[in-house]
Amino acid sequence: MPLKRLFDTQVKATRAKRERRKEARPGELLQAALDLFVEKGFAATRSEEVAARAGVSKGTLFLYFPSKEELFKAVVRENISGRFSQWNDEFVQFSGSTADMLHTCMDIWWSRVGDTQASGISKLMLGEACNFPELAAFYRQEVVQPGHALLARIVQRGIDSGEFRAVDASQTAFSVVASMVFVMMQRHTGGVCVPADTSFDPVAFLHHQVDLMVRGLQAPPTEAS
Amino acid sequence: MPLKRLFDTQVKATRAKRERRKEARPGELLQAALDLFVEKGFAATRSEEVAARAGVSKGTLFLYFPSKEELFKAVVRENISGRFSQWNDEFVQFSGSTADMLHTCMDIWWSRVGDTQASGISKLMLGEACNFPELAAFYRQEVVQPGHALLARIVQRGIDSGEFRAVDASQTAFSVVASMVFVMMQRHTGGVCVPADTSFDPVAFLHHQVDLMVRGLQAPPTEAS
Amino acid sequence: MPLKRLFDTQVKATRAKRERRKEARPGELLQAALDLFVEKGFAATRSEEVAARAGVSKGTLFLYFPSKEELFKAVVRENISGRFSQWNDEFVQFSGSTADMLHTCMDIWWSRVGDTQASGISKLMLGEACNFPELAAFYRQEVVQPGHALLARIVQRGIDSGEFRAVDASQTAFSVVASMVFVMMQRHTGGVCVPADTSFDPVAFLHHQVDLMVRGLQAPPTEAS
Amino acid sequence: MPLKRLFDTQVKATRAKRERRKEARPGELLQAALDLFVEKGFAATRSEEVAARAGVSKGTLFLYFPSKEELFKAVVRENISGRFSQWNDEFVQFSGSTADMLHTCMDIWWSRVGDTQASGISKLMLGEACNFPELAAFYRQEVVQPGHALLARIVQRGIDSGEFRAVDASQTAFSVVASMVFVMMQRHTGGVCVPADTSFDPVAFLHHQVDLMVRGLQAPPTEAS
DNA sequence: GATGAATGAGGATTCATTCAT
DNA sequence: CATGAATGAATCCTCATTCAT
Repeated sequence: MPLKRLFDTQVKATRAKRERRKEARPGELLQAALDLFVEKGFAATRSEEVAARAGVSKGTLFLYFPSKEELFKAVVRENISGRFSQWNDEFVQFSGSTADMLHTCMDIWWSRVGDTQASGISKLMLGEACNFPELAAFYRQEVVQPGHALLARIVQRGIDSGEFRAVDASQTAFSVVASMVFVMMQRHTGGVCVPADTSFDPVAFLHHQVDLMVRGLQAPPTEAS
Repeated sequence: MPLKRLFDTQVKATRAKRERRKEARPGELLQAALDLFVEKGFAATRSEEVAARAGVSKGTLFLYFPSKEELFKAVVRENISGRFSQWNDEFVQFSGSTADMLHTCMDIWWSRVGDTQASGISKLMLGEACNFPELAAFYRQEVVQPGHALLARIVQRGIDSGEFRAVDASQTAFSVVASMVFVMMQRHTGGVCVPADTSFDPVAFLHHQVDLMVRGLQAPPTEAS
Repeated sequence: MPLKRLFDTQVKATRAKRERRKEARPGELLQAALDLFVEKGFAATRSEEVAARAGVSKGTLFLYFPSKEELFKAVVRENISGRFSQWNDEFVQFSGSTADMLHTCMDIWWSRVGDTQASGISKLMLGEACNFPELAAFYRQEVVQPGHALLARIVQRGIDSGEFRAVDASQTAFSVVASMVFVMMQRHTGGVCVPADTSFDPVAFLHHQVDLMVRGLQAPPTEAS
Repeated sequence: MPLKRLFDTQVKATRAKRERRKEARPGELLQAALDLFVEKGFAATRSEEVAARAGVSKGTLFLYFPSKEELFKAVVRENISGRFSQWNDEFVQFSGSTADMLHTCMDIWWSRVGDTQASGISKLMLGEACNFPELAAFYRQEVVQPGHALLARIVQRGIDSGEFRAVDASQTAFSVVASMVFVMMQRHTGGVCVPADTSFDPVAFLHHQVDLMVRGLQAPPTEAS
């Protein structure tokens, strides 16, 4: 094989590998950034660290994201995509009691969000909302709105079926959200939300909350019966 | 008027203006710091800004608070922890039902903390806890611990009086805290916690929450058995 | 006694006391400054500390000395005054051998300078000479010159009496000075001049030095004897 | 020339300039720091000045040295401690008399340290030791300890060979150090250690000192006994 | 004269961002 | 495209000095 061919081949191979990596780059960077932002917050995460964790150099990071702020936005956007439609479908088909549905809802949330880095993003979002208003708006629309709608729908189902009293479903949905927010905060602040000498089991808490809520919602025993 | 009196008065007058300012300084600085911390977060608030807003120079700030972290601690003490004992006292004397007590508790919290910049401090703390572990520990000890204890005590009172079922008082206290956290977050993130098209009335929410909780806690009717 | 008289008396008494103190002020400040400069060096000594140690307020210090630099100069000038003439006289009358004279010289230096804050001033002077050239010139003239002359005279006495070889008396005087400088440095630097695991006894060192020097200076045994 | 060779060469050429600069940086910075520390002292030298003199920006300095103190340590290592082992080796091989060895020692010290900015560092250290205890400890360990050990070894060699009386080698080593300290002080204080009207030749002084010392150390003639 | 509250220039250090290679 | 050396704006904190009282 002539030298030129060989060289060309090498170059191609090199380029091919590079391009494969190149396409993966943004994703690797976003993942690294996600990890670090969740772990240390926006301000405390250094650009260089993100690059290092993604296995590239500082300069490369800025090749893909024009600034740290844009990187942050990209991280949030990337990780906030709506898994709600899928989620919603699961609930549409649910056939048990609404009380069970709420417990199931918490379990699913915990396994898919709460116990995941995804909860870190939400916590981060809440922390930095003031500094990134457009991002906050985006989050509100993509996460908060559908989430709240889903929960309100569940509560409404309970009302419609006679399991629950006729309460304000939207207001009640916030009760569920509040529990989630509390758990996320607790998890991603090193436990500041709970006294140092008190243990906190998120799953137990979530079910305690649902239990309390369900009892509170259940229609009072009809006198006649 | 005897000469001595006159002399004394003059001395007092002479020192008065200065000292009045000196005594007012810490308060002015704390207020400025509170405003800015709540508005921009701890890390993003520059010491000099705090000084400027209090109408003094950079150096003066450090005359009263040895460091930015100590300033923050002082803000927390001034606005939150300092109020617990007084708060606690009010509840010790409370003579109504525990359900009423919880409603009152929310009202008081709302008027003294939630509807105040003090709630911004708590939100802030949650946002920056990871980056300032020492402050977090301080907050946990000075605010979270006594706050949680106070709420747990109220729940326990309900159990002891037979108003409530025998639940885990500590766990249940978190329900109340979660509501407060939710409200604080909503308030200090420009409303991200609630869908854009949905109105949110914090006071209504808090009472809705207490109402739900109280119903959920109330001992089931004993007659049937 | 009428009030006015009484008051006047008080005022006078107050004034008297004040004036007495006032006259003492510069001295007290200089003493405080001496202590601190010797202990911590020029840069590390804070003006306020000097004032505090002298029992006055920061402002008062600047009433007597226009700046920290001027204070330093005053301290050096104050503490460097020539005790050399007196010293010289003592030696003129000395009747023993020159070897003894050198040993005595060291003893006197040690008790009057080396073991005193006065040595701190010299050490300070050497450290800050570049930053205070005029002061250095003053020191050179008031301390170094007469000191060196005194020592050279002693060596010359030994030569003249035949105790010592005919060496360069001036050069040899530096040998003595070098020992003193070494001791001062060791004493006022926390011992940097000597390995950490080695003990250093200044007096023993000084006499060891003189002993070595004297032996080195002694005229070689005249062959004839 | 094969293509590969050519390509390699280009790559080398491409990186050459950058890397040459990068490799030169620490040296340039150390030189700048040495100059400035010697000229103005440690505390009075601003980091930015060092950078400026080395022709780089403030930030670059901290790219190579994590703090001003570490920079100082590096300067000491580069200019003093780093040279001891080499120095020591030279003496191990020395075959002449110990008297000659001491004279040689002074010559070497003078040419490598005394007549160099390295002596400025030592002088500096003595001036600032109190304020930077950590640096002082470092210097003591890295410079004073090995230096003193080296000198004591030389003296001991003379004793062992019968050239010198049986004196305390450690104590005697200080005699040599004292001479060096004196010379350094004289050199780096604008000459304060010597009267203004007296000339001072460091080399002559050093040899005068060694001469005196050697004579003082030489074993007394044994014939008489 | 004294006081001590207030000042603000100054200095070490960090880190997002740029750009020559 | 990728790199990583270089930059310099930004920020906390200190302390000599001033000046209203």
